[in-house]
Amino acid sequence: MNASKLTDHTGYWMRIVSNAVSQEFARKVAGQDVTVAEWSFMRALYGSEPMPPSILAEKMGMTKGAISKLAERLLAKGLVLRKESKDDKRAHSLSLTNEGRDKIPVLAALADENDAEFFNTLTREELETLNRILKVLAERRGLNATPVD
Amino acid sequence: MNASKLTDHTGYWMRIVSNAVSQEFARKVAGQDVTVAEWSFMRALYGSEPMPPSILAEKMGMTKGAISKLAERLLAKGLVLRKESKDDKRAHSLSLTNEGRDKIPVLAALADENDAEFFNTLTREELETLNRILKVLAERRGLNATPVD
DNA sequence: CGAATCTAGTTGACTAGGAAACTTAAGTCG
DNA sequence: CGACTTAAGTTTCCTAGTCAACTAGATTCG
Repeated sequence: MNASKLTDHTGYWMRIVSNAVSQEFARKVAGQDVTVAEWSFMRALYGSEPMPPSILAEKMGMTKGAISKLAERLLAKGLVLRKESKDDKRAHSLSLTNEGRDKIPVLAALADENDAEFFNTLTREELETLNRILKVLAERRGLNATPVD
Repeated sequence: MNASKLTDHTGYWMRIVSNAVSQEFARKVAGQDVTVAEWSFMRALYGSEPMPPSILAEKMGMTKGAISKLAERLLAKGLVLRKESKDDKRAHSLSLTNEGRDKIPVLAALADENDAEFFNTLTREELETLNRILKVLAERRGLNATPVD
C-alpha cells in the first residue's frame, strides 16, 4: 500500500453520509416527538403481522437490549402494543397501535422530504441503483427481510 | 400515499446497512485498541496538513464537542499530536504522531477486509457507482472535503 | 482604548445503544 | 419426573456522542 494514499473505504464514506442523513432526519422528526430509531422501529412493524422483539432486532440490526428499551419508550408513548404469547410465557409480540399506524404517513412524508434533500442531486438511475444496492446488502445480512410487496 | 405501502426510504436503508458495516468494523479494530470513530478521525488527518478541530468536525460530520473528546482520547493513546497556534492562542492544530501514522496501514487493511466482506457481492461497476455516489453526497454536504489526490 | 460581540475549543448534563449478566420459561434426556 | 441446557427478554454497566452552557482569547467599533 502506498504510504500517502488510501483506497476507497466504502464503509467509511457510508458512515459519514449516513450519519449526516440521520442527523438531519432526527431534527425533522423531533417535532413529532419521535426519534430516528423509533421511526425505524415503527416502519419495520408497519404492514406486517405482530412480531417478537427478537425478529425486530434482526431486522433493524440492533441488539435485543436496545429493542427492549425502544419498545418500552414506544409503549409509553402509546404508539406500540405489546401482547403476551399464549403458548410461550416468555415471548410476546409487538405491533403498532392505531395511533402509531396513523403516525406513519406523517413520518414517511418527512422521510421522503429528507431523502429528497439529500439524494435529489442524483439522477433517477443513480438513485434506483443506490436503493437496489442497499436493499441487496441489507437482505444479504439478514437485515430487514421485509416482504417485498 | 397508499395505506399499506411505503416508498423506498434511502436514508432508512442506508442507516441500517451503515450500522451493520460499522458494527462489524468496530469488532475488527477493537483488537487494535481503536474505535471506529478514532479510525475515522485518523483517516481524515492522514496525508493532510495539521488541521484545527473545527475543520475535522466538519469533515467528519460530528460536533465540536465530540471531536474535542475524541482528540483527548487519541492524545492519551499517543496517536495524535496537538499543537498550539502561534497567532491565535485559542486555536490549535491536530496531526498524527509517527505512531499514529504507522497504525494507518494496519487499520486500512482491516477496513479493506471489512469492505470486502460486505460489498464483494456487488459487481465491480456497482461498487464504483456506490463509492462515487457516496463521495458526491459527502462533498455536497461539505463533509470530508478531502483533496482528491 | 474599552465595552460589546464573536469565535475556538472544552465541559457537563443527558440520551442512546452495546455487551454481558441475569431472570424466567421451555425443551431434553437420563 | 428432575437436573441440565437452551431461549426470550430485561436490566445493569459502560462508552460515545449531542446539545447547551461556559471559558478564554480575538475582533469590532464607538
